[in-house]
Formats: sequence, structure tokens, C-alpha cells
Amino acid sequence: MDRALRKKATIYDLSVLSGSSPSTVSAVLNGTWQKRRIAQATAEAILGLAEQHQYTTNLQARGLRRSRSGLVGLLLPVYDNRYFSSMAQTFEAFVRRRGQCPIVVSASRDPDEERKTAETLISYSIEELFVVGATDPDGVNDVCRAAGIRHVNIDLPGTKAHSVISDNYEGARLLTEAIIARFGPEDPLQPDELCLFGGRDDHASRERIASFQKTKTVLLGSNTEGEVQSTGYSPEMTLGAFEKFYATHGKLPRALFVNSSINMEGLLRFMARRPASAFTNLVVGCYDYDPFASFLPFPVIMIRQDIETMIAKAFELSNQPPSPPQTLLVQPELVQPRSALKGPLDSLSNKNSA
Amino acid sequence: MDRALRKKATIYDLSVLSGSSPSTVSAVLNGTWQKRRIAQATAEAILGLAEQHQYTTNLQARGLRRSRSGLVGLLLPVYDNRYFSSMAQTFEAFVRRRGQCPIVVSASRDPDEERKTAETLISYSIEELFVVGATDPDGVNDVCRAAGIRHVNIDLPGTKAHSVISDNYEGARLLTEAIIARFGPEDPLQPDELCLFGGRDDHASRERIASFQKTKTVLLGSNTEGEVQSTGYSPEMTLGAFEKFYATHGKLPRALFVNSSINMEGLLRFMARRPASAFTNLVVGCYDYDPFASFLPFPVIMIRQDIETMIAKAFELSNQPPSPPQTLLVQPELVQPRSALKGPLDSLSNKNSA
DNA sequence: TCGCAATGCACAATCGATGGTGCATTGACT
DNA sequence: AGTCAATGCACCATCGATTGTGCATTGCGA
Repeated sequence: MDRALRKKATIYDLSVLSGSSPSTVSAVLNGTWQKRRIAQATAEAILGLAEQHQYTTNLQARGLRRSRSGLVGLLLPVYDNRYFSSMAQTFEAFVRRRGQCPIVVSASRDPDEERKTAETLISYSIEELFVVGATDPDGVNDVCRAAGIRHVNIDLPGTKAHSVISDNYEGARLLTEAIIARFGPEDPLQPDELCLFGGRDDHASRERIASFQKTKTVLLGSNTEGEVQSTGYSPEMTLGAFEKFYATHGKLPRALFVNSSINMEGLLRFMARRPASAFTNLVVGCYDYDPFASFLPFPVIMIRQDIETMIAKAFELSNQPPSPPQTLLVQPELVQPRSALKGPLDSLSNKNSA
Repeated sequence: MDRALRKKATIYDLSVLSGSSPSTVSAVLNGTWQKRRIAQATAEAILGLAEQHQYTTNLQARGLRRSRSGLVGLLLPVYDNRYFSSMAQTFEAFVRRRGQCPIVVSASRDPDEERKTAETLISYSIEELFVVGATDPDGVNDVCRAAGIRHVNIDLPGTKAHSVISDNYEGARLLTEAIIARFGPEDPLQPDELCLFGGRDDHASRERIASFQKTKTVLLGSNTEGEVQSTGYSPEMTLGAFEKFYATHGKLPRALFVNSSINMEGLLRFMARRPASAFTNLVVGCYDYDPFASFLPFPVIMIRQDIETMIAKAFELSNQPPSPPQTLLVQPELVQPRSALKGPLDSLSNKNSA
């Protein structure tokens, strides 16, 4: 009853209670008893006792012995946006379906934290690690490889393991084109009226920015100055960039390419400081999908990365025999404004929503 | 190099290499060597070897021996919305600050899954478990108590352990009043123009619904019929409820009390099927905060639960000496439309957003 | 009745780290 | 020289489960 008073029952306890040896108890409880030709009667007796005493296997002990744990890890940068939280949600379903236990941790985009966290997970003998959007994928990969743990990068590629990423170049092309297409020939967009906000020095940002600039140059011509405002993955920095732009030009560009939903939150903060009417003519493209963002009071075109496929491919790659690291591109999808798409939660809610 | 070929170094390996005994190596590596009066020179030699061979402690073995693990668990219903993902984000920061490793898992609002998952975590000797929004908190609490693991319920209360929850009654009162206050005396809201969508048979929903009905009755009078549309935590069910209401009445109520952001997504789905112009006069109150939802094309008043305080209190309760289960109420906050509040990510992004 | 195979289970080593105990060695001091 | 305390470290049991091995017992056919 009292806090920690009742220690958990072990196979040794059951061994004494049942009069069988610990190894017999173990075999019965882990299901290998048929193979060991244990009598059905013995097995049933032990199972009864186990039930009665609320026995549960000490998985640390088992893990130590077998050096496997049934745990599968997902290492995220952060939890708090729809892209990564959908990732976690989808991951969870996949792992459960395989009868394993999904473990999610985040490391705040800190290379050091990433490596340490991976080591911690590995120390618990997780069987696989999926590394999402790591700032230093190679560092994490080293750690995994040293421990002989299967691992795959997702979202941001590394050079030392397989990677599954969005086709950021193609996605950014689609998005840029869609933004420009919103403006009819009667009042066409000028080159200096379309700017990109967000992005950082990672593979995804670089691809998106390059594609944005290329596409824009082809369709509109380019204005080199202030075309790209790099702000990192920070709402507050993004807000700062918008404020600065506004201070300089007295207005926002008519069209925005926003590099991620996190940067979109910077735009929200900017909006909060001004009347709604100031944004009626804005067109925004956002590289990420968030259902609520899709219904903002101005057209928001979004890119939805195909998380389901990315996770599925990642599992495939992880279970393949070793081969030189390859990077798999998954096509993202353009989402028109005012779209409420189904997400990973929908597969659940059938089960138990009442 | 090759996949799993290099086994991880153990204290026994280092013991052989250094010529010291395993226990000496262990003491050096876990920092207790001063206490054991190991010579500095010996320690340095061993630390050197450890570095050189990339030694990392096998935490399963340590955990087995010490029956403590340094892991702290968070059990969520789901990941994929801002409430729970903020919860995870905040939790992560708290645990890291204490030098431990946060582990997050979700159990899809399935009582069985909840218990099993808790058992799995416990088998890894997690030191504490925070149980968020569990469908069956008492079941999970039983499991924890049987194992002597400290645990606290969050968001939904249980009878067998401390709980930290929002003051749902007060929050719903604030929200209902704020919704009604949006309508001036020149065109006051009628009782049948304010309906609640969402909710399920859990403590939070019951409180909110009761408070909604009470407040509404006091301020507007009540219409008993169709005032509350229970839909569970499912976007699709919520969509269904809106469609049904629409089919029956030929329109939506002018004002909505939506029970959670998940139910808000049902409203989004409804919106996607109709022109934007159909929603210009709508006023919505949503019991949950999502920055993007706050900027929808109609006024959305939101309730933000004070996650930071809830987590903080939960940690406090968890570390108190045992006492009869108590439920702590945390005051939520009313958020006016078009508000972009800072969140748990903001404390991070200073560190490394470039 | 003897031998052999099948049956049922116990024994003991092992996974890697920890920590209580206790044996040598050294140095200081009488 | 002899005593005693400090110093430095090795030994060994232990955490709980797994698994290869091998010893009894039973049953059957010859």
C-alpha cells in the first residue's frame, strides 16, 4: 500500500511459491515453455501465481540479458508544432503495430543534447532510433553506429546513414509558383513584392531558398536585396524580421514565402500588433501544413509533407541490410487555402471517441 | 565499423586494459572514486581509456543494480495538438533542468494501452510518471502504486493519486461570458444561438458543460434542446455534429462554445465545405489555445490552460511525502481573439535559432 | 527385464554495473 | 622496532531474467 513498500514480485518469488525453479518460471512467463517441454499443469500453476501477485517482467533485467528491449526511439527537435507532433503521432502508430513500445524525446536542436540523448536511449537498448530534423545528424549517427543500433535520419539528411526527406526543392517550387499564380495578370506581382522569411543554415532551408529564388527569377525576375530574410526557427526572430521590413518599407510585401510553421508564428505576432484590415491583401505560402493556419483571413497556401510515407520509408530503410547511405526524397503536397485535411489522429478516433 | 560489429566497451574491458579491478573502474566512471579513495593517477588513467574506447555506461545494468534509472515519464493521450505538444515541450524542459531524461509516450486514450504503457515504462525503472489526460487515471495509478513509482495526474483527475487540473468550471464560465459579451445590446444573443460542441464523459467535459449551461442560463436563459452536442475528441464526429445541426436548422448558431482544439478541427472541416462568407458573423469560444486558431476570420476567444504552472505543481506534488490524494486547481486564462502568445518554444529559441 | 527415447525440469553461467567488506601497503609516530 | 591509522584497491554478492546443458523419471517395445 504505502509508497514503495510493496516490492515487485520476481521470478524468484514465484519460484519459491510454485516450488519450481526460477528458470522454469522464466520460461513459463516469457512463453518459451512449450519449447522447453514444461508440463501444461506447471505452466498454468505459475501463470496463476503470476496473475495473483501482479507479476510483471523487469524489462531492465531482460534487456540486460538479451540486449534487446522492445523500445524504438524517435528523436525530435521540438514537440510543439503540428509537423513534429504529427510525426510523433504517426511514429507511435507504426511502432505499436509492430508490437513494440515507442519512446519519443526531444533535444531542442542542440547538437550536444542530441548526442547525449541518443546515448541515453541506446543505454536502454532501444532497438532502433529515428532521428528527425537533427541539427547534427552525423554526430547522432556516429553514436548509433558505435553501439550497433539501426538508425535513419528523417527530415534533415546526414552523410553517415540513410535519410528520408521531403523533396524540398520541388515543394518550394510548387509553393512559389502557387503564390505567384494567385495574382492575376491585371495586377501582377512585382519581384520585390515576394519575400521569403525564415530558414537557417540547414539542408532543408538551403534547398527551399534556392528553389524559391530560382522559381521566382524565372517567373518574375529577381530583386536581390532583402529577398530572403533568414530568421532561424524562432517566432520571435521572425517577428523581428517582419518589424524590420515594415520599418524600412512602410509595409509588408504583398506576398510571403514563409519557411515553416514556426516562422508563421512570427507572422502571427506581427499581426497581433496591427488591425486585421492591414492584412486583407496578403498572400502567404507556408512550407508546412497546419489546419488552423490554412483558414487565416488571407489566402495561405501550404505545403504538407507526406509524413506517413516518410515514416514508412524510414522503417523500410532501417530494416534493410546495410548499404552505403542513401537519401530518399518524398514528394510533398501543395495544399490550397482553407483546407482541413485528415491527420494521424483520424485513424484513432474511430476506436474510442465517445 | 560494420553494423553491430563493435560491441560496446564495458567496465570489464576497461578493467583488463587498465589493470584495475572492475569495481575500481566502476567507481572511477560513476564519480564515486573520491569516496572510495582511489588514487588520482588511477582515475585519470581509466578516464583516459574510457574516452579512448568511447565507453558509455550500460544504463540497463546500472538501473537493474540501483533500481533507479534517471528517466522520467510523461504519458499523453495524443501528441498532435498544441495543448499536448506544449505539455510535452514544457515537461521536457523541467526534466532536463533536473538533469534527468524525459521520456514521452502516448496511449491514444485507450485505458488498456494506458496501463500497459505505464507498465512498460515502469519496467525500465522510470522514477516518476506524469499521467496526462488519461481516460482511466485510476487504472494507471494502480499500476504505479503497485510498483512504488511516484505519479501525478494532470489535466484529468483520478481518485488514487494527486491531480493537477485546470479550473474547468471557472474557465468555462469566463469563456461563456466572453462569448455572450461579444454581442451588444442592440442585437443580443438568443438562448438558442449559443451551443456547445464537443466533450465526452470525462471530468473536464462535465465541468465545462455544467458551467457553460449554468452561465448561459443565468445570462441568456436556457434552451434545453440541442444546446450541447457531445462529439468526443474527434474532428470527424464534430464535423458530423455541425453538419447535422446545419441540416436541421439551415444554419449554424451565431455563437459556439467548442470544447477543445480537436473539436475546433471539426469546425474547420465544416468550414472547408462552405464559402468563407458563411462565417463572417460567427463568434467562437474554444476551450484550448492554439495561436493559429486565434486568428481565424471570425472572433475566436480562447482559453489557455496554464501548462507551466500545472507541470510545476505536478512536480511539487510528486515529490511530497505521501498524503491523501488531493486535486489542485490551476486557473486558466482567457485569451482575446488575435492573440499570439509566447509558448514553451520561446525559451529555447534564444539558445540556438541561428 | 533391459535399453532407449521422450518427458520434465533444475542448475549454473551470464548480461554490466554497484557497493559493502576487508586485505595489503605505506607512512607517521612513539 | 613496533603500533596504528590512513591509503589504495580487489573480492564478491547482488539486481532479475535468460538459456545452454544435463540429470532424473516415465513409458514403451523388444
